[in-house]
Amino acid sequence: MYELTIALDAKSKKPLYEQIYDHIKGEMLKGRMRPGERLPSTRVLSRYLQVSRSTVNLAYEQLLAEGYLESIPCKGYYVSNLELFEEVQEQDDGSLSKPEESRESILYDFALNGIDEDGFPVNQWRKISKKILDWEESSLFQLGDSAGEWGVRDAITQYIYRSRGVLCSPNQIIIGAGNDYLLMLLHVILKHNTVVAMENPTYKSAYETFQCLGFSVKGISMDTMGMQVDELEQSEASVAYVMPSHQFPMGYVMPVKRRLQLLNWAAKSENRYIIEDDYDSEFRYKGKPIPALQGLDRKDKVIYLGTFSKSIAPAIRFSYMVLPKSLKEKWDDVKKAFSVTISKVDQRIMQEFIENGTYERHLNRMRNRYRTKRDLMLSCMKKWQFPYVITGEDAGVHMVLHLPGAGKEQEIVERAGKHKILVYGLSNYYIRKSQQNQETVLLIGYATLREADIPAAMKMLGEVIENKL
Amino acid sequence: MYELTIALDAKSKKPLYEQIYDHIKGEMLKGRMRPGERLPSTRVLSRYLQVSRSTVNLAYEQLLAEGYLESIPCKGYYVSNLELFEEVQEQDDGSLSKPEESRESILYDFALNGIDEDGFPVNQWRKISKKILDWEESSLFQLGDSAGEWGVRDAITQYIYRSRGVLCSPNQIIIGAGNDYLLMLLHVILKHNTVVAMENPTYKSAYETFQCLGFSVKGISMDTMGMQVDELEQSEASVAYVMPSHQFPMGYVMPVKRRLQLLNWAAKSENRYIIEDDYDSEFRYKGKPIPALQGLDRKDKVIYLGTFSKSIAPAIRFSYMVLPKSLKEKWDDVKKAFSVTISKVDQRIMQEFIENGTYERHLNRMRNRYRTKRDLMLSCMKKWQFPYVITGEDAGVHMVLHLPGAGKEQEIVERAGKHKILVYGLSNYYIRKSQQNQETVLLIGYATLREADIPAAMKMLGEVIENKL
DNA sequence: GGGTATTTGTCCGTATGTATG
DNA sequence: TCATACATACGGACAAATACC
Repeated sequence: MYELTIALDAKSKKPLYEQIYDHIKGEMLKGRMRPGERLPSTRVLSRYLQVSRSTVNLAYEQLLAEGYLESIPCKGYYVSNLELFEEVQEQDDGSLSKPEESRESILYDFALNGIDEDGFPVNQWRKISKKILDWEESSLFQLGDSAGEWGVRDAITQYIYRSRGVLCSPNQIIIGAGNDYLLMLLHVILKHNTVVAMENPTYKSAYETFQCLGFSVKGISMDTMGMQVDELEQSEASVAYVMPSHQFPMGYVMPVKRRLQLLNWAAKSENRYIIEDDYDSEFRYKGKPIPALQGLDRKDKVIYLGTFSKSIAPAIRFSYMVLPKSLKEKWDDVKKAFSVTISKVDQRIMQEFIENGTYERHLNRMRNRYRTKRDLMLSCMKKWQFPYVITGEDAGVHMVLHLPGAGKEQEIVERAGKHKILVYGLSNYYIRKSQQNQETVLLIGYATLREADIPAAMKMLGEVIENKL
Repeated sequence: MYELTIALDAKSKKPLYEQIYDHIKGEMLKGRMRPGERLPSTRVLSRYLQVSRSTVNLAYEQLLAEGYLESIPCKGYYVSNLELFEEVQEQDDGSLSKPEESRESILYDFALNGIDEDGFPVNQWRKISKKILDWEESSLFQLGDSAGEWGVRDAITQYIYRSRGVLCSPNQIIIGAGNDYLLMLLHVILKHNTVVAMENPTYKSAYETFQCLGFSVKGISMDTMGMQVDELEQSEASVAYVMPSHQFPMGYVMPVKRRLQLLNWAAKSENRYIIEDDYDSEFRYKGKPIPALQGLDRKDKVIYLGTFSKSIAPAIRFSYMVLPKSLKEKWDDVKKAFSVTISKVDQRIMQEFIENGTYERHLNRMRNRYRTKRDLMLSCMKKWQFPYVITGEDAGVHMVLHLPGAGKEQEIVERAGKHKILVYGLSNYYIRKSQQNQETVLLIGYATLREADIPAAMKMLGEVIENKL
């Protein structure tokens, strides 16, 4: 049932039916039409090309006579199965063929940003999805608010208030397909040439996004409480991007004292803002919950970022941003130029997911799952005979492994690679190499590792570190 | 089953159970917990807050005693149904309540960018959607390629080759949630400070997107063949944004001659590019199809933009962009900073939709639907007794109505508004008012109008124009 | 799962322009 | 000049297969 765009020239000496005939034959010889493929019906093609049906008929008849096509009455015309086509397959630079999966056989991957493979709540998702598609009327299919539908924004508002102490109105919420997209919007809202301060080391992907967008980025040193506000004060940065709930990659939780210092910093100038990426706040295994920075803010200074991609599935593109009221006004100025990046169906599914409690139940399940893995990992390490220090193990889905006296980071990572183990060094996450760590520090994630594999994986990792394998 | 984020202070003089009690009571009085809602179980909450279960128990018991809570053994604690809560609903600035639907009773809307209400192929979409969710394994739920999954990109490649003569490899395709998002990416790829030339009048929403992104935009005059290349040559623009298949709002189809002139212009400098927005190319009722500009391009100069949002449903956010090979390389440099904005499920649905021919069948149905409305509209106008000229009626979902001798555009639009008819004047679509049209020109869309309403709507429109109502 | 509307290849009659005798 | 034949292009009618509800 394909349409074929054929540039027909009525004035040409070549008759119309022959132009059609030539074009189709050419396509077949170039391998662009595969054996068995159905051609458009004479009616459809004739209407499309604005010619008579018999003109198309004539072309088809001829191809039929020559054996290029086969006709099945009342069904359609099909491309014949001639071997000839196989040989002429387009091969110019191989760019048309699917790239090979470069899935070399990795044994264990201590990935930092994956999620538990079986973690996706397939059945619930499917159920809600079907319900939405069955019940919802056609209003689903008209473009809605640029910030997202009111319903899902309301659901998110209530959810983040309950679970994170974020206080806002649904009007301050903008949803979008991924944090990077929301940062793009932020770039537009904050206008250009903004200097952003980031913790160093930091989430490299956000750093790259800022860079590509044309922000200028300053790395600020950290202590165990998080970004050092003194250094921040010294820099010309007007926006500070922080992860108070679980800093990536260090795993520090920012204590209330530092949070208040940060808020004070922001309050000192009108155009200062804090971007709070509430990274991995869903997964916390020890210590009392600290409400989000946003909830402490009295001066309308915090831009809050959250996502469902990490807690549900990365392939579900769904993030949200809470704007302070002052920026909300700027958003209203530009919102007409952008439209929401999440389909209405997905918005409705997510709304339902949150409202009927499935989401929180899912979070509880995942938290237990991750906690089990974390505990297992920690107990496995107790068997190690060499000195090590663990930090950042009380939240998120990875921990930080300090290795005083062990070899160089890069060497350990490479040794691990040789044994088909993927493990990640801290160095990669520094913004400027000069500020880099001198220690040997590995980041070991357990999100994607299977529970059953952890003992063996940790044993091997220990041996790799000791270089005893 | 909610999580309650409560900032507990162990050092406070107030006992822990009282802090919990106060917080919950406060929440209820603020109307944030609604009657009948279930509270977290004592076990869950105690684990979450890292306190003993009896502490939570104590707090709950007290609330129970005071009648705020009800307890159902073996089920949980529930918020009591006290009328008191209703009255204290958060009302600060009304910003928490859902905004009223400002759907004043419009009689007829000659909207330009809507789609036929019944046009969405609900059943097919649902069917495919269920199939995907039932069959697909968990790989659906891992983050994929930033440009989109190879499968859809391949399907799109084949589709646009067949139907539009666009020749490319799937590697040149980037999918994204809406044209505006793709323009954002383009802004990153093209680097900053690019001058963009647009047809004048043009698609205002794209204009605003360019502006917000920080492009500087030049409006270039048009004749009936489209953008005037002489004027383009004079401007410093390095990128030309055009809609050759059906210019919005004028409805012109750019003839081959002008297309070649444009390509020549682009070929003259290395950093010149043409953005071809293949607007409304799906809907063409007369005249032979002209392949896309991209297909004529031999110098790697055309960035091709297409979307499914217009042809399927605006709430489905799905657009695609074909990069010339030179820009593809720049994309490879920045792609790590951005992730795809369309969920994998939606990508798979769309792939299936295209591959099994449902999409093209859907297009045929829509085209017939729109054609019927168009013909009806044209025949209705024959009854008009005043002079008028129609242009741009052979494609898209609107036509251009020139009204020599009629009153001022603005007045007609306002008169129509008084009779609850929405009709749109051409003037709104000019970039600079100075270059504006002197004529009285209305744009009348038929996408959202119901067929049965068209005769009455056209009769009224005629009377409004003549000011005889 | 069964009934109906639509789509399909096929067949056929017609119109127009051109070349031939 | 006229008659004939042929190539090209157009569109209606029919029965079977298919899609849709």
